[in-house]
Amino acid sequence: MNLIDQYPISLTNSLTGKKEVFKSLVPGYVGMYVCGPTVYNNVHLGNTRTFLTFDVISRYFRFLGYKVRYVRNITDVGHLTDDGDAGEDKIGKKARLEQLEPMEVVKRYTEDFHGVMRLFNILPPSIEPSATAHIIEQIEITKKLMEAGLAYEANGSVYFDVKKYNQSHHYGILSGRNIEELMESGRDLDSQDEKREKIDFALWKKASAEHIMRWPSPWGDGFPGWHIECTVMSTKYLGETFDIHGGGMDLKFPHHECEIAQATGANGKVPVNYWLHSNMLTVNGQKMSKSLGNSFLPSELISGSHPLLDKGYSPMTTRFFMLQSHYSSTLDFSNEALQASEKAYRRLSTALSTVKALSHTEGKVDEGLSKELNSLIASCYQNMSDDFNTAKTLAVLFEMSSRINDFKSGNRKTGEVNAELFTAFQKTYISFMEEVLGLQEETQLHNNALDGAIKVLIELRKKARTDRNYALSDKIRDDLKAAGIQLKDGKDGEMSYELE
RNA sequence: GGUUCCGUGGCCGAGUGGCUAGGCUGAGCUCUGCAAAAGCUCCUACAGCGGUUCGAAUCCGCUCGGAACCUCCA
Repeated sequence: MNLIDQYPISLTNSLTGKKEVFKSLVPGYVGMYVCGPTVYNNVHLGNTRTFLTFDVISRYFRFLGYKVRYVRNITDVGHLTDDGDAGEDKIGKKARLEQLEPMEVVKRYTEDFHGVMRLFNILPPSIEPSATAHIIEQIEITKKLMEAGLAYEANGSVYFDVKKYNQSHHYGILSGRNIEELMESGRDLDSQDEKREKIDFALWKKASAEHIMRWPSPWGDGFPGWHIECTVMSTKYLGETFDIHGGGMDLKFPHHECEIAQATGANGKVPVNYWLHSNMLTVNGQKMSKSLGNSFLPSELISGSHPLLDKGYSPMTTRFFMLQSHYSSTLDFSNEALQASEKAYRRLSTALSTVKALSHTEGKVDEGLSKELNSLIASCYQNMSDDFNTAKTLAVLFEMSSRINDFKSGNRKTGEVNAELFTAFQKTYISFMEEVLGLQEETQLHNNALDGAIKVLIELRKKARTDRNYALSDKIRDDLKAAGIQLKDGKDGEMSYELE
């Protein structure tokens, strides 16, 4: 039996609000689209959480044996800072402020984004299409929607007719909103507005004279609307209906709602079977966002240079911290929580290097331990298959760490389980840590000269101990500790050290 | 105002009808010359008030408190 059938994945589908058993359109294959960043600024830690979530999800699908096509776009087209006509082109604005070409802005922040992804060990998607490379397709689908009577032109711009769409479909199916309420609440249509209803949204916008990013179209020079790029790129690379669409919770409405309307209107098919939304990273209970001024850049987190931070935290500590909560819950950021994560993660990381070094020797098999290890192995899969519950999976890995430490210290002998089970246990721990959760051992800054010097001191201390000169041996240990080096005496008289 | 979600032990966080995760902190024990590390044990909670049920942190209602979305946002 293969892993896909052995551990069927259930996931919370935002479209139905229920946990459902995942069934892919084509057996063994998964098509997943995730809304990527708008590259006019550095990505912050909150953004990173979303990409981490879908990184782990795609990793787990692959781990079970699915062939995954993971598409994550780059939004580089220069949408407006405001949805109305008053807004300014984000990328154009940044370009003016920094005196750069818009594509220099795009390049700079795309590079920054990729750097952050590498830092947190977030794997690249299979395809990373950019909106500016799909202008023709965006114009084509806009034409198609006009032909279908679901879009109208007004003064060089084209808008999606939500009311019309709602006559034959359900606008609001994803976010649970109803069209009447939407038309009543919110901002009023101002007199300048060309839209028939304020809930209508732009498929194509006419470019004002000073707008830098612009392309020719049947309606004159302009640029595509915010939502259409995702519809175009997901359809192009994954088909008119695909398995999973993901993104941050804050994109659910209106962005994803509009995507559903456009795609359904244009292709006559439900575009997505499962919608997944990852929740927000909060700071003191409030959403981390640029506008609130409570966002940190990953670089500020690592160096500890942000005023809200007591000290710096490593990328893997941060990754671990985020995986300790479920992706569908908000996660509150605090120094205390990060400090706890730092210690906890060190424990896992140490067990990881320990388990790699363990080997099996035959002995008398213990039924109780065998049963426990078998059950721990199965739990890893079961917890990940249960809506990608990384928090529960980590809890299992901690229990496995205790057993690993037992083997290392000799509390339990590896021979208490048979060789096959021992290897499975080893492989499960290593692969869930590294492949599924993407947690790597953090390589300490090993420096050959330093390592050599410490070894010399260790030899001196060994000599002092055999001479029962504990005053000297303790001094060596204490002084090294003060310098940030912790010596650990092993059972067999060997010593190891750890940099703090 | 509308829509939706949340409120778990000293702290962070899983859990969504019975079997009461895990981590961090604190206390104790074992090992150790002493430490560190490790192993074991303990401190055991579900905002409040009602209701449903043999049984509720988990379902329903109300109250209080917090958040997200309704405007760009991961």
